[in-house]
Formats: sequence, structure tokens, C-alpha cells
Amino acid sequence: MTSQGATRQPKYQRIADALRKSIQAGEYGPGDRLPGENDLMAAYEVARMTARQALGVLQNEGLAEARKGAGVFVRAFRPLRRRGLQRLAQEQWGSGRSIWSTDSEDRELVVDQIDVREEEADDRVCDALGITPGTQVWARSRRFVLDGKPVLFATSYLPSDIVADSPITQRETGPGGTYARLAELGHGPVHFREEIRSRMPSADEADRLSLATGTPVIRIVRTAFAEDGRAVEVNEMTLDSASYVLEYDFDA
Amino acid sequence: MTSQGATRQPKYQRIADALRKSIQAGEYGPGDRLPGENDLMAAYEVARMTARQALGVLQNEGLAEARKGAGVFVRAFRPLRRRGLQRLAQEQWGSGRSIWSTDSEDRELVVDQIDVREEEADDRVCDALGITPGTQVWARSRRFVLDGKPVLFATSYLPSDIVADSPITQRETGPGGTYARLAELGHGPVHFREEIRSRMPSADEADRLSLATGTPVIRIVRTAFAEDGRAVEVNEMTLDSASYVLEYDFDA
DNA sequence: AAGTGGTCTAGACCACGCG
DNA sequence: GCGTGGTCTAGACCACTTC
Repeated sequence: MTSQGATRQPKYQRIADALRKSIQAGEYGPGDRLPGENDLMAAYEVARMTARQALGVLQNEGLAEARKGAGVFVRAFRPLRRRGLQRLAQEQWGSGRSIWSTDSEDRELVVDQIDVREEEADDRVCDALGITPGTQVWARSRRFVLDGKPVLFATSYLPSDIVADSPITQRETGPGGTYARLAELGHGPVHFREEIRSRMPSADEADRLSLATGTPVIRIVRTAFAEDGRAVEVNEMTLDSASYVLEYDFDA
Repeated sequence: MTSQGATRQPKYQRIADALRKSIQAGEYGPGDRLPGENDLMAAYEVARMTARQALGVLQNEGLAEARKGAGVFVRAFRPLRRRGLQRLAQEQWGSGRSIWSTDSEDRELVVDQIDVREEEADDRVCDALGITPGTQVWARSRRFVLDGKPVLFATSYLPSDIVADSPITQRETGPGGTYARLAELGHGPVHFREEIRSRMPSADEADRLSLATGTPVIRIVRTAFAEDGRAVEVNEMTLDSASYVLEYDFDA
């Protein structure tokens, strides 16, 4: 029957709109529980699937988050600020600090899922590094967890002929990290290029970053170049878009 | 009944996985039509809503796109490359070229939904420009449509006390655009800061950019600073994430 | 134990687009 | 006109969280 009143909008959209308005009006704050499926069925006299669809809209917009057996809750945002240039200034890694330390400041940062291995470079990596397909590279993977929430994972690829037998092939690279070691090897990076994309995560990515429905990922591919113009590292990063603001400063 | 075989995965996920695998294997190329709801119902012996859910997964991942009355199709990607630094180099607007011309190259670019008006700056803009709340600013809005597809819309805010009576308050700002005019007024930008976020679009944003389900937007807020350190412009841009790759080049 | 969201069924009517 | 996806109903069972 779908007794239409005066509107040409789907019921579930009207319900979603009403909830969204309530959220934006501050009626429900971050972390608050929204009316559940049963509440909406009663309040709007609709079927379960229709109430579900309305709540699904808010989740796909990234405004709300469902917790099984508990309810649907308004999401909170407090992103990290990632400064694209300052964090890679030579003084950073030259002084023995991790370039990640500038992002997190006074919050608890855990690095896990560390994996260091040698492998054959795939096409994308070969292209970025400017090497012939099939060349061996060292791959360094890790995930960053901030205050218990995974925010980023990254894999860094370095040509084997440069880094073989160096600490870069070990789990712990020492003070200043990979870039300080590359400098000692005579291949210190002097130039960087970062490529940024955004898209919805694969199921695997959503899992590794504990992403709620409706959260895109930001994909950053950074290539580091040495003095002689050679690409010495390519770093593929996947960020939780709800956890990050990227910042780039530059002169005209 | 949901006769479970050996898996603990929902049916709709298994169907979605199978379709995704077929796409990645190249069985369905960009623009190809995927099996529809009726096909999936027959092939997997599931109810309509379950087949729908499976197709919904692919749409939310940005892999597929539904066209009413026609079917569900594999999406194609060929993003523009937006170079963050080069495009804002002084030679660009100093030479009378539009900074947008570097992005599009040989494709057909249409600018529409142009709106130029004076208004009271809201809190966010005041904060970025470093002015007191309620100050008057000129707001310049426009949308960019590339080969018939909207890819970006932006609103630029400039303090009224700087731009009053200049061509910046007109629809057409002349060769080199706003930045060339600012330079003539003695407030040429010498430094820029870009802040980048990503999130799912609001219904309004999805509409203005003709976004398919499962497409995030990229939000760029650029602030331009003059020689004296004063912020002379803040530009809020909203990009279709499927149409753009951002690129930033910088030295260590 | 009660309530929540997650999955699923088997129907229905509609608006749209394509040929 | 016919098939498509879009919306909607009225049920059902499950796993999970919270009390």
C-alpha cells in the first residue's frame, strides 16, 4: 500500500533525514545511542527492513556505527594531523627520531603486524622504483595502532641491491629508521613524491583497520629519490580516513 | 533453513566474493553488465533481498554501479592527476594561465554553477582567514565538469577589505585569475597550505557530483598567505575521489 | 533472559530504461 | 512491452551484548 502522503521520497530516506537532523541539531552527541530498529518500526509504522535501511543510510554516510547486540551509535571524530613535509624534513630522521613521532604527539602508539621479507617486486612497485620486472626487493610491512585503534598500515619496498646486508633487512632499523640507514649507505633521500587517492576499503582492509561501515581509506604512495635521481624506496600506506587529516605546506 | 555447508560466511558475502573475483580476473571488464538480481536468485537459489545485498556490497566498495532499469555495471576509473605544487607555481597564474588548465590537459572542461556574492564569514572561514567572526567576505563558487562528468566544486573566500571593487568581485576575473588580481592589489600569495580529508558525501554532495554509491569525496581546504603572512584566501574544494589522484612533490 | 543488530525468505508494486 | 533495479511488507532464526 505504501500510503503516500504528499512526498515523493522513500520512507527510509525520510526516516534517515529525520535522524540526521537530530544528530546535527546536537540531540544525539558523539557516542550516543540512536533509536534502534524496533523503535523506528514503532515510531514510523514501517517494516523491519525499512527501519534497517534508514539506519544503513546513516552508517554509509559515516555518521553512525552499528554494534552487534548493542545498538547504533553516533560516531565521533578526532583525526590526527599528518604534516606531509615537516615530518620528512632531514632534521627529523637525521636526529634519530622516528618520522611517525610527529603525528601522534602524546598518544599511545603501538606498532604491530611487523613483517620484513625479500621478494620479487610486482609491476606497480617496479614501475615506481624504475627497475626491471622481477627484480628482488626488501618489503617492510607494519601497522600503527593509536590508543587501541588501528589507524594505518604500510609496506615499504627497497631495492635489494641497495639495502642487502644493512639493518634495513632487520626488524629493528635503529635510530632515525630506514632513511637514516639509507643515508649511511650513500642513498639518503633528498626528494619525495606522494600520490594520494581515496576509495572504499576492501574487506581485508576494513578488517585490518577495524573500519566501520561508511569509512573510506586514504591511499598514499610515497616515492623517495636520492641525490642521483634514483628512486630508493616506495612506501604504500593505507590510512583510516576518519583518523587522519593530511597537511601540505609549500611556497608559490 | 539457510542450509550451511562448511562455511560460516553469509550467503550474500559469498556471492559478492564470487562476483568480485570474476571482475578482478577480468571476466567482466569496465562497463560490462554484471548478472542481475534475477540471475543471482536463479544461480544461487536465494531470495531477491539476498541477491540485492550481494550486489550492494560491490556498489559500496565502489566496484560496481547500478543503473535503474538497465542493470549493474562494472565501474571504470581514469583519474585526473592534480599536482599540488606545480599547478600553483607563480609562473602559472603569473603568465595568465588558469591553474586548472594543468589538470585537464586535452579534455573538455566546463565550469558551471558559478556564483559570486558577498556574505558574512562563518566560523570555519574566519578561523582559516584569521579574521574576527562576522566579517564580510566575498565568496566565489563554481563547479568543474570534465567530459560531461562533474569532478569538483569549490568555494573560495576572500576578505572584503582586500578585494572590494576589484575584478575578484566579478564573475570573470581576467587572465591569471584570482591570484593574478591579488598580486596586482599587493596581496599576491607566496605560501599555501592544503588540508586533505576524505569521507562519504552528503546527499547534496553526491547529487552535485553525480556520485555513484560507494564513492567517497576528497575535501581540500587551501589557505593562501601573502608576503606579510596574512591569509588572503581560503578555498574549500570537494572532489569526486574516483576522478582524482593528488600529487605532492617536495624536498627533504 | 531480554534486547539488539545480522541474515534470510517469499512475496508485492513501482518507475525507469532499453529495444 | 518487458526486464531492470528501487522500495516495502511481515514474518523468521541467529549471534551477540548487556543486565
